[in-house]
Amino acid sequence: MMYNYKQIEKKWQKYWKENNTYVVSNDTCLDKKKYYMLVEFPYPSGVGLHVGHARVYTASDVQARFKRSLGYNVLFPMGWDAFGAPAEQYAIKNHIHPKMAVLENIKVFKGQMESLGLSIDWSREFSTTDPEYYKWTQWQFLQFYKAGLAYKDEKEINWCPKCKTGLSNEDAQGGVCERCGSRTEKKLKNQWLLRMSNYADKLLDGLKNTDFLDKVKTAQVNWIGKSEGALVKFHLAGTEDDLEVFTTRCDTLYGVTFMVISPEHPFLKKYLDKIVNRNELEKYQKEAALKSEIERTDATKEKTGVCLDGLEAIHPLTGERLAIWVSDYVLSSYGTGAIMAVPAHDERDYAFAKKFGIPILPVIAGGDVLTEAYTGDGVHIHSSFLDGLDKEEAISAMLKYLEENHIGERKVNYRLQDWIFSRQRFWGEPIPMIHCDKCGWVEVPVCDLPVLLPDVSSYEPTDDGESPLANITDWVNTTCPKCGGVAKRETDTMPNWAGSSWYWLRYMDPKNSCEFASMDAMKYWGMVDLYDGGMEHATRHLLYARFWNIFLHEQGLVPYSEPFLKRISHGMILGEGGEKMSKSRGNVVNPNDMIRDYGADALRVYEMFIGDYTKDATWSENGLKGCKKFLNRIWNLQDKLNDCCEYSKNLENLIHKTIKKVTNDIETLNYNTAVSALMILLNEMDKEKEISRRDYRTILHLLNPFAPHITEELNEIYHLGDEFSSSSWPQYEEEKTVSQTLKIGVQVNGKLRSTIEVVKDTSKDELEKLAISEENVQKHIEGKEIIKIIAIPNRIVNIVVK
RNA sequence: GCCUGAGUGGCGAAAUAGGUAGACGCACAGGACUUAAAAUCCUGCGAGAUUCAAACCUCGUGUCGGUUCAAGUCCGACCUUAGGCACCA
Repeated sequence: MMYNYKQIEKKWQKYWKENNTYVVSNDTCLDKKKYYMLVEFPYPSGVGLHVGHARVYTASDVQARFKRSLGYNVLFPMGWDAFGAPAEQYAIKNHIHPKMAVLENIKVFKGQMESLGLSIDWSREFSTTDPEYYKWTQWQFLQFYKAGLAYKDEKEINWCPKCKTGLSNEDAQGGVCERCGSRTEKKLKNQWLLRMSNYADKLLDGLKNTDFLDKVKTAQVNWIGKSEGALVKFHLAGTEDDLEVFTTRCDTLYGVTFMVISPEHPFLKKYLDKIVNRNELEKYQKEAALKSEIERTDATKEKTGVCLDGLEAIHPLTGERLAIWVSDYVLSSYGTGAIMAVPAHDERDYAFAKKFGIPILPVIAGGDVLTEAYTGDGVHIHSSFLDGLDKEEAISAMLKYLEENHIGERKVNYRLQDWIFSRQRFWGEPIPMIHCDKCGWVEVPVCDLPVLLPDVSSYEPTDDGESPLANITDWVNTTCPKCGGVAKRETDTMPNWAGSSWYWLRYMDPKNSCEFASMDAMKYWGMVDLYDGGMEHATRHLLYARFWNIFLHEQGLVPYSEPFLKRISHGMILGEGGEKMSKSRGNVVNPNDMIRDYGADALRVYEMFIGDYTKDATWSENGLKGCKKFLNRIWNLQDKLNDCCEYSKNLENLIHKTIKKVTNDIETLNYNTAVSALMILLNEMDKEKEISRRDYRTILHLLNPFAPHITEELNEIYHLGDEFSSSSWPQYEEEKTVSQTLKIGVQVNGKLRSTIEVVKDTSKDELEKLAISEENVQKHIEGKEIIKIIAIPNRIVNIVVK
């Protein structure tokens, strides 16, 4: 008999909704421990969920159902991250307001999630585009501003010519727009920034208090890019200024033969009148500005540069005059935008010196400087007081000397930069600031929050690099909250990452209209226990969110510094051909179709069975069919049901084993082996003529987190016990997980020659006797000398012969 | 170039502490049921040699070496591959 999955799944989904089965309270009086299961909320695009999303939400749901069954008060919420370019583009294309586009898309997404049977507490749902939500995003921005961490600055930013907006460094990795793939340009623009670089060390230190996957931690550490070294001052001849450089190898100071500064270095403007070859310089600067980030950072391309005529630096130790070169291999965004060049021991400096015929002076013994830059670590030479010292000794001796003589100081440098927080888009949170000619930048008073987006019909990006909001004069023109004079609103909006930088806090107290979340609620739910998301967010969302939370904690606004205890990242689902699923490839599998043809339970079981959850997996509809078959067999097991309320003798041992295995596997996210353990148990039950009510109840319970509908249905039909959604997880007895008899292998010289069946804990001596008496073993030891016998009870026997 | 992982049948994958490699599933083949197909059930399924058939034997977890009674697992070198960082001073 086939089971009617369509009707059963609909029935239980309706039942859960009507009974608020998965609505959770912040009740601190409950005698339950809390568990916060968070999964990255989706961006509700026009295309709906695909089976990759379904895998992630199912895994989180399995975890939530499991933890609930273990007695935890589980927070498993869902919301929508709906600001940003895709919604805006979708709206422009379909000639509707982004607000409406978002509503439409959310409806589709939510419907899909509901048909998967997820145990989400929908009473806590919100979208980052809800004014009641972004009011608090704006409020939090003002806290950054008050703390001096939000500032407006003329900055060279990453500009996407296609999207017509500025991007953060994180969104323009490798000089490519994350959204559309265009090459980004450098553009000087007045931007809002958040001082994230001040938090570099805190972001590094905080990792110690988390249990993130190693590769996630490494990605963050690399992105922050801490390097320890020294700041060294080279006097600029004939001026009051010093040219400052950052170096990690101040021990090679005696090897410096020239200086290099970036084409954007401020001294070039300041001392332009001193520079004789001005025309040559300006030509070079123009060329550099036109180059894309990719071209500029291509390490394989030949070095270019201009030697300044009229400006020289003075070596702080030797007093020698050093030529200053301008070259785009020095980046204005890292360190001081200037370097001391040590061609003998740095590949790049070497290549540059070679090309322009600059002297190369070795200061570390051991390399052949004529053929290549020396990178080994011999002792120092030609270096005065450093001669004979090794790298570590020389660095500390030089640091001491620099500091004592005020030539330089220890300095830690970071790759991490301030967060470019302005976007020239319509569909984002307006930055709640007002500019008044008299008072300067003035905050929007809290009572006027949220600053709402205007309801207009045209919100397409402008060509001049200004936000679309700038054209809406009614909205822009306002009065200064301070002096009451005429003033203008900030027209830039926040990046998409703003709304996702605190959303997990809002779930704790989503209806609060006085605060973003009450301290009590935040204390109750604490840190997110398990946060599941994609690897693509390891350096962006995860860094922004941690920065935001650390800041709020410093302001006394949240109880914990780190927001997430454990971060895991799931793999993708690839199309049947092993390629990434995409609309253009036409290999996207829609979960709706799979649910229609096989049922939500089958889809869920298959998604969990497909392979290691943290790795990519290739979709196979045949695999899904196999899981459907498994559920059919679970359904048909009812025909074997007897009246007995204890475990069947033949199955008891395996049942205890399976409870243990499934429990541990869900805990450690090894969902695929948990499912296989259930398949093994089913196979054994199927071999029996009858199974007991307890046998059935237990396998159904273990399967419930994976296939909640069919299991609740069977449990109800046969009155096997309470609903699984309110039952405690089955217990196993350790001693009953061990078999009384077992088969162990017998090897001769490490090769398997036979197996013997013995009772558990058979002694060493007995094992040896049994092993030797095996016929095939005899054949292999006949006429040979037994050197020794290794017999390990319950494991193996190995006979070593010569 | 540097930093992480990962390489196991035709395929997706298993293998707590070194202890019977390939569990579980898919695909495939043979059989049962059926007028037939689908569904379902049963059997087989790493490669090779041998055999009527089987037992048995040899080889086998990316490559080469090592440690050990015993290596997918530990150690060393290398190859391939995925991801992160990268003219970062």
